[in-house]
Amino acid sequence: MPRRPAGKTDSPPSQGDIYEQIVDALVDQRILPGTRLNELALCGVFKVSRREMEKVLLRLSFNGLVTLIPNRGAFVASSDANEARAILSARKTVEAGIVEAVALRASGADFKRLEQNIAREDECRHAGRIREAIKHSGEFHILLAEITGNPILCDLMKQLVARTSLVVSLYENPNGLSCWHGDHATLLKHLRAHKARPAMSLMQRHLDHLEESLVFTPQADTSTDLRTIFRRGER
Amino acid sequence: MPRRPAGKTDSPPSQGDIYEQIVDALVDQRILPGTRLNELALCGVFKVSRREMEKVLLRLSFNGLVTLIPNRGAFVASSDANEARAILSARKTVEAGIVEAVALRASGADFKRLEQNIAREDECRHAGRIREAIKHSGEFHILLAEITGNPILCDLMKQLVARTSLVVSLYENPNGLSCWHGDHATLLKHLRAHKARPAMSLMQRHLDHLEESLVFTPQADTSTDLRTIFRRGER
DNA sequence: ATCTTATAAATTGCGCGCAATTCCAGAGGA
DNA sequence: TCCTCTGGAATTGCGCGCAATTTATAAGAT
Repeated sequence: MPRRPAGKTDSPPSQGDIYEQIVDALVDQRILPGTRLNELALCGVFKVSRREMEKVLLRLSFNGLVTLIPNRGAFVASSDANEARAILSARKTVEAGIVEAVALRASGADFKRLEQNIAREDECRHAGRIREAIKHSGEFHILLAEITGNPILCDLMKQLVARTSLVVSLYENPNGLSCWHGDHATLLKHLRAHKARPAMSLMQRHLDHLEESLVFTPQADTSTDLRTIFRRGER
Repeated sequence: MPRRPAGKTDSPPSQGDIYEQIVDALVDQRILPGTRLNELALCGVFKVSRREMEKVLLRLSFNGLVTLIPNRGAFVASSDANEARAILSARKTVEAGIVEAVALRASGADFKRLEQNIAREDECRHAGRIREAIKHSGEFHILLAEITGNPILCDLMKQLVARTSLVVSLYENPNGLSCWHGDHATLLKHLRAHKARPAMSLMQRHLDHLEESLVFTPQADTSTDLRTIFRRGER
């Protein structure tokens, strides 16, 4: 009876669902680094027990998205400059390989998916919905990982993209030029032509630009209400 | 046999210590895939509470080293052929990048560490302590990740090496030639000469050989549990 | 003997609630 | 106004122990 797998009812969500919802909130920058994640509040939001929420928070902390401080609770990870650079550096290392694999083995359907993603991102950007555009921009990189057909790389990229989001919201340049708009499209062109080497170096530059656009002078921001972020059934 | 650096002998080990000890046991192949990890037994061994052990098992499962089956407990992950290939494939992708970085940026002290590792492995192998040799062989790859100076890549490689150990103990060819002995030494030579490209392709071949040495025909199963083979009792 | 069925033991999942710690507001003092 | 102290509220850490489920064991049937 309590089985309702695909339903949109507000039945208690599974552990994985909660994890993904929180990750989504992180990549959408609806929760900023340093935000305290009150356990009971989250339990109330997702209608689960403390124990279950604890597991989710543990998983988030294992993946570097949340920092657990003894007796103080869970906080959205706010990386220092070193860690931020390590995240970007890891992406350069991993994504070069991913791009190479995609350039060598991608099919027409894969290109179509990438194309659609780029279209959606442009659409959002032109409509001024920048946050949505950023989200699609991140999904582009996850798409590349998916196209390799390797679920391990896929999970890894989801993690790295999420951490990148946190880093960006911490250190992004307020006068953000975000000038690397066309990179995804250019990359897709190279992939279509199976030009692995140019695609790889473009990805490298792409991430270099992202890193260069950051200014490692932290700014403070803490005000966040969890209940307004996760819009669920009220009262 | 210092299990813990400068610590009280039998003081309750921390979460991370337990995690690493179990991972060590996995890479040493002292625990085989499919083995059931009895929670209370582990609590007794490590002198910790069930709750703490639960966290360790959760972390192991998040990292793909252990499978948690509801109401049945924790089992050392036994990958199927697909997952095994995904692990090796992920390693090819990641380690190519790592090797490139090392070739470009490694110093003399780094080369010394690699050299010592190779020496230790050879020593063990010639002394017939093959298990120890295998362990050092895995550590070589982790060393490479450490030399990049990127802790994220380092953790990732620890995880991938551990999963590889599980895969190897599942699918290794009984007539194991393990013929790729000299690869590490040759790789080091390339790294010393800053020859990134040859080093990368050698690493690729190295992992290809490892994969080819595996036999994915369901042999005498180490899976202690028949139910995981014949999918009965689901739902 | 082998396969079922029944019963007991073992094990896991998890809510409850307390102790320890931290957070916070408000009083008092400089 | 700005610290410092302080007592109570809020929050986290975690042991305890029961209920649900599975596993092991023994008895019975064919």
